[in-house]
Amino acid sequence: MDMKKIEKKWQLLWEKAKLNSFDRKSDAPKLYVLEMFSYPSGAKLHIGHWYNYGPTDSYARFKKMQGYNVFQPMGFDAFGLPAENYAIKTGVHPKDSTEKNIQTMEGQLKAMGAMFDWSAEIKTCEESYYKWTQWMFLQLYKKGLAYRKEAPVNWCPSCQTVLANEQVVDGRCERCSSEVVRRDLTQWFFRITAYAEELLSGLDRLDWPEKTKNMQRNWIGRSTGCEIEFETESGEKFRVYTTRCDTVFGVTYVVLAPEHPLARKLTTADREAEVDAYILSASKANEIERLSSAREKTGVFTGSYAIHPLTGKRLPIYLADYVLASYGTGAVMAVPAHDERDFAFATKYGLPIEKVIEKRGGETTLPFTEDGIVRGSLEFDGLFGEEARDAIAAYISKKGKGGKKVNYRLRDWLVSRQRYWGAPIPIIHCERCGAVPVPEKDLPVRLPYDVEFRPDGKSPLAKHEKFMHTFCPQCGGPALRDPDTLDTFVCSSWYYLRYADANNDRAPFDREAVDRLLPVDTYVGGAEHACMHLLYARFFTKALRDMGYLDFDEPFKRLVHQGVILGPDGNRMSKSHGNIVSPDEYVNEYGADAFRLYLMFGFSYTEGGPWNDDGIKAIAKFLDRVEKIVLKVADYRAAREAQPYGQEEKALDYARNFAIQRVTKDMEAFSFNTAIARLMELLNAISKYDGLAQKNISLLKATVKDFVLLLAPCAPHVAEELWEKLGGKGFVFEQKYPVEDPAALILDEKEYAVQVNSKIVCKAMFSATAADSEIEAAALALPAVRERMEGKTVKKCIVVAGRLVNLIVG
RNA sequence: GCGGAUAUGGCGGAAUCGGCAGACGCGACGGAUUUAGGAUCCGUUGGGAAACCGUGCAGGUUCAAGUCCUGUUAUCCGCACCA
Repeated sequence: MDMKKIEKKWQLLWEKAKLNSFDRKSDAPKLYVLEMFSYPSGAKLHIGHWYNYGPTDSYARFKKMQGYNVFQPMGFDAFGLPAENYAIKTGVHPKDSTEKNIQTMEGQLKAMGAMFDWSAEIKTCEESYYKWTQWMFLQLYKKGLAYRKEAPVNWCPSCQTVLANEQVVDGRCERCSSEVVRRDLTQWFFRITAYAEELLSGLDRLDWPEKTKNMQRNWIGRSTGCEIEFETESGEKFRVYTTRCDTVFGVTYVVLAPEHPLARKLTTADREAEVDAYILSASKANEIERLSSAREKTGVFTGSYAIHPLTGKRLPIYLADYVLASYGTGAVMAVPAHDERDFAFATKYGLPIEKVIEKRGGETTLPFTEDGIVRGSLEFDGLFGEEARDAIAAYISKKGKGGKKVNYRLRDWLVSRQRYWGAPIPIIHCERCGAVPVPEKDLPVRLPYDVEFRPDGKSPLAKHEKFMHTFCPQCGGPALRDPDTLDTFVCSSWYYLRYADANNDRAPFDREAVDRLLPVDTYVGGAEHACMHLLYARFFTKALRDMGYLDFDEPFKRLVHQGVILGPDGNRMSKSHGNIVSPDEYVNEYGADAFRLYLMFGFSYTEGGPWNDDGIKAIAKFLDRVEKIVLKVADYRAAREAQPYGQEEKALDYARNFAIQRVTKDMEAFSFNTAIARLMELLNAISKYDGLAQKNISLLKATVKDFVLLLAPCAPHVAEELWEKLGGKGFVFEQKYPVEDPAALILDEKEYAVQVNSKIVCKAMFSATAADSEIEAAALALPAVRERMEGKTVKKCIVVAGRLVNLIVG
């Protein structure tokens, strides 16, 4: 088969027949199958793209043949750092390199033969898209979900930009591995924390990998504890957050984060120099140092004291950077006897350690951090764990000193980026009116082309006079634009909605169009997005719902993560390993179908694994066999006379229906490797039957026809060609996916494993309709059983229908 | 440290509810065809001479365990001073 030729041929015919497009007029149930869109940082599709898109397209085609009206769009996540970094290195403008990459990738994606609905294509870097990304920002702003504040941010000195927490890996920049430092900047945030509770509880109802849901749960990090108010001797009030209020009588000092608003205020004159030095050094400490839990705790005494709200005891107030300003209240009560960190700190600085919890039925060695029996705590003595916490929290609350409180580790999402290649933030800063949103009618705020994007610590746009200078929409006075761009994750937080109405120029999408297609039924992409894209997209959906633009709570009903294809050496593919396998040469040599089929067959889809050349040769051989046998059977003259139907025919029909049943199940479950294995079995059965002298031509032809239909989603071009050769009407993808005939799957006899005392002694065929007692009797009559029965009686007999019979004798 | 996952032949990987471990394929071996090689086709292929032994390791439950329970090791992934 000339693969090149037939690929071109069918791709053209499919396009002409609009076979790949969602049918907006159809009454068939919709099915939105979505792959995470491509990031055009490299010039070409890599194996990862293929592995994501190829098998998933087979799933989509399978569903289409099952009668669903499938929508499978594709687009490009085109803004972002890599294009800009590439530009800085080579001088090629990000717009030019991105557009060129997209063009190449579009060609390659089309050559895959996937049924992407290109009429809904989107590119996030185009005005027609980012106009609405900016619109999203304005809606969030209106809703109070976008706000500005000065905050310590992760700053990459090499990329010269702020990074989201998620983009910091081991204290280093995810992209360039430079050490990340902290820096104070005024930045835009999205209030994702407002949805913390719903983002957490919503997970329970999602058909997502458990692992991913758990990662989101941990990331959101709900914790139930207690806030307690302390007052200083000078009358200042501050609160601490604790999950262990049962240890409150063991507090011997309190600690504020160095960034705490009261830090300097509480510092006494004699301590000022030391405290200032400490605050400065803490702000300089880079993430690596701060993150290391093995690092020795440091801190400084402020000179002030707080009053214990329950005992009135005098407690020294320290600053220490083991307390995080951004979590809880930025202050903690220290209980060295029952917290490892406090214990280490107290030991180092010679602070008192007071035991107030005892281990139940055992020796208490400090620090003792498990639940235990409360001691030395007034009327609460004797209470245990949760019971003690409830009682003490109630007491604190009654005294007006705080009470139970839920906290989340999730932080608000920092979306400002001091970079060029992104959607400009649609805000105008006016000296008189402050931050003023750009009126919607003025969108988009265009990203200028002629910009100096080489980094110098400032936003590239800040240096573009024409861009920056504008007028305040409120007072009309001269004003400046916000020089920052939006994190690219903002663009990808709503693209699945835009697909539904990609060419709308009056709104981001039509409510009706979205209602028709959303939510996404099956979403397929890499697991690396668990706590970023997948969380942000959920947040957007919920926020848009609350603004009345949508009517559903979750964007992605079912989520599947494909695994990672490693290099042949078992390492992740990378330039430095020199183990990159390019799809192109294989697609050239074996064809797009063989390449896709190998990806489906050679790996467990969600696991991935090392690439292996031999596997693809085996698949090419399989396709050759398929072609040969299909063409051979197609040439048989249809029989006029009655056809034989005996054991052999029954076996073939069984194989055929068994394959239909199993392939259907496996395709649904993304278990592509076993689906292909079942196809191979059916091919073997067909081939074996074809070798017989006497055969039932009608049955053989019908079986081959079903085979081609089953194969079609996995090898679309080959199947379409064979379908034509078989004389099939229309496209193979207009056919109904075969449905098994249950009658053909009922066998007269089944093979049983016969066990005596749980050891297999032989195998035997028993009637499928036989009662347990009949099987027991038949088993007892077997020579292999009788041999082992001499002088013994059956004590128990276990029959597992269709599988085994186990005789317990003694 | 916390959370999650994985561990099965020479290799990739299969095994519904606990029910014949190793489907399917690769590789290897043998045969047919061929001057030869390649390609193709047909067999055999977990180990062991056998009894038997075999799903990381040690126990346990069960008529029966890759699957359930307890402990343990290794690898991978995520989080990491979150009070």
